[in-house]
Amino acid sequence: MAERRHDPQRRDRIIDSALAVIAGNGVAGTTHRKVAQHADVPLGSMTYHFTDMDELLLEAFTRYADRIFQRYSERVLAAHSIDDLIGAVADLVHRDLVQSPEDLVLSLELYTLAARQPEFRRITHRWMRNSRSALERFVDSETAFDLDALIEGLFIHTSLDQTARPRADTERAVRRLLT
Amino acid sequence: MAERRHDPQRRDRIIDSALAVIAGNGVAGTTHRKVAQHADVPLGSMTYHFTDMDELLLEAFTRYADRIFQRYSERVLAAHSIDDLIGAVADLVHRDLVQSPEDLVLSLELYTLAARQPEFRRITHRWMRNSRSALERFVDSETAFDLDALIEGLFIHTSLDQTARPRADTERAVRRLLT
DNA sequence: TAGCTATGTGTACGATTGTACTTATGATCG
DNA sequence: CGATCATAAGTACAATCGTACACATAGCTA
Repeated sequence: MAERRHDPQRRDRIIDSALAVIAGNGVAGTTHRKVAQHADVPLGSMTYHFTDMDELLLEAFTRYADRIFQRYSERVLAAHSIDDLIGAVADLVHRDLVQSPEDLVLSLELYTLAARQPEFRRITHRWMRNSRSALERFVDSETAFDLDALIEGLFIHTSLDQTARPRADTERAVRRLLT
Repeated sequence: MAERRHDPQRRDRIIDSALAVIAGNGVAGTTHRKVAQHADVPLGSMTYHFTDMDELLLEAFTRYADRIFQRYSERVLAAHSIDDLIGAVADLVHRDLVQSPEDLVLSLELYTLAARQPEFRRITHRWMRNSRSALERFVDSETAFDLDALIEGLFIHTSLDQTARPRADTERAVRRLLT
């Protein structure tokens, strides 16, 4: 038998590896074996730390949503005026999101799961609620919903479209919505 | 051997069955056998009519995108004024899209594939281009991009959120964006 | 320190899958 | 009307998967 390792953060590493494998292969192409290999862990560890594939996916996407929201709220809460907010949104759409295509894949994979399974919808629920309440420091709750939706749509369409969308266009659109 | 059937539209039926199975089980849970069963067709027919699982998915989502765009453009092109357009968009978000949760699942599954595979991105490309050019009957192309993105975001967030979003809010948001 | 428990490791197994392949048959057209 | 070929049907097979399980060992606690 190979050398046994003391590895206290193994569970954490498996979760991060799961996100990496999902980003590369999609949920459909994610297997215990691929995640185990990426985490440099024997197959047996998978069933020890996670009873289910679903449990692994659930924890992975929970971590992902928290991570993305943190970046989101950092940008948004750093603003001190509506003009700042418009710039922050443009940063989100044109800098953060586009720079890492991984995030597009992972977000869409999560939405796809959420559309069919209530457990995952709880993750997106919390995510959306958090995002909106960050925006509500600047606008009323109805407008926060609209703005969050616009950011979502711009993110997806800008990422999928691939043709460089001018940042000024995004700023103009956000400004209009906030009027 | 069972009775042989003359079945000229079998290929078509398989494609529609694929969409039904995807809506119910996701792309990840879609197998040749499930699609064959739904289409009431022997397993052998799958590899005869489609060389690949990918070919089947590609044809299925191509059909789906065309179908959705047709409904979309019917709504949009029936409008004769900006006010009409605002109502048409509200219809899209609050009537068409929410009424069939299937469409949410299928759209997200398609986006998910498009995020990782260029073949599927060609489908979403064409879809978005078509949608925008319908909108360009009423607004300039930059605004068409924004509006299409807003519709997308509202569709996803309204569907996933589940809390009844007032139609008036959507109309107000669209009106702001078109100012 | 003794022993117990949490953690790590290797492997086996039944189920399911995509796909290929053989054979059969009916529609079509010269 | 007969031959040909596109289509239909059934089955086989290797690969891969999730999961279970038996066994080993290190760290903690009493």
